[in-house]
Amino acid sequence: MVDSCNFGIGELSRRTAVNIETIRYYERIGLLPSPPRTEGGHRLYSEAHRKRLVFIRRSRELGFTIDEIHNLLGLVEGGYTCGEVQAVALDHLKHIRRKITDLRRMERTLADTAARCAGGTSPDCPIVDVLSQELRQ
Amino acid sequence: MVDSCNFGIGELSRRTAVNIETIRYYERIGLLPSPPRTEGGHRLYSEAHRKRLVFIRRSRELGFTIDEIHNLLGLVEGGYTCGEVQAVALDHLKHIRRKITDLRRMERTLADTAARCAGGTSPDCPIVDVLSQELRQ
DNA sequence: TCTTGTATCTGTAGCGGCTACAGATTGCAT
DNA sequence: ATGCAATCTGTAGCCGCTACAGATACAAGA
Repeated sequence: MVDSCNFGIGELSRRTAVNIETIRYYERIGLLPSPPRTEGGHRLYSEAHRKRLVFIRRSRELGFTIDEIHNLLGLVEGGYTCGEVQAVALDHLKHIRRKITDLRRMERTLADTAARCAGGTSPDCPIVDVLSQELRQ
Repeated sequence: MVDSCNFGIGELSRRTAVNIETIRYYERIGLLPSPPRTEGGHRLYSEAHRKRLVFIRRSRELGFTIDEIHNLLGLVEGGYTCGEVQAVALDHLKHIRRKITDLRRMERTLADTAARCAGGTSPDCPIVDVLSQELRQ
């Protein structure tokens, strides 16, 4: 990762679609390694950095937390097995599915209730009723 | 809301299943009105406070943001029409549906990819491949 | 070489929606 | 009077960024 560091943070940002501030943030929290610098102190990145950042971005797009990405990168760096990676992914999948379940419950309640609204200028509203309800006392 | 303020914050917390710290937080941000106090400075709540807090908790359970709840409470306090409330709810519904769509896309990608994993001790992993990919260049 | 304009630097604070302390005070029962 | 629980205020932390301010560095043109 030392050789052929030949572009700056702006270029890296453009080529990965990751915000400059976010790149520096990832470095600060140890997700992206500190790159070499110019004499003046500007960061210089290589292809390897770019690839790692793309990995991070893709993982974020798939909803992995920073901690999970840390794990994944650790595995990828240090000779992983498919089983190990799969375990992280399946665990994350559980989280996602729980969130979907929660959101779908919200959606159903809201959609059903809003459908019962007369709308317009009526001074009564089923939605207000639902929000005022305490469900399980 | 001044009369018959006859229970403390612990009691309110128990009766609404809202954390004590959260109750004070809601007061601080102006979601729950500042209640009267004892001589020593302890908060004293009434039925009206409890109802309002239940409304807030229900709204949070349905995913409304604090800002949206502010709006809803404003409407409810000041003579709402069904149409106004419905508008807030339908807008929120859109947000929820967008989140569900996003999560489902994550779920599908992850589930599909994990299904292609050989698992075990194989040193190759389709998940790593997917995470390394830049989708739309 | 000098200047201009952009890029980058560090450090800090803010977002939302809480949660978790520390350290002081109050309330109530014995 | 005493002991202990409840409550008080104020501040800092969580996540994953984002947005400044104010100081430098760099690259291109005159």
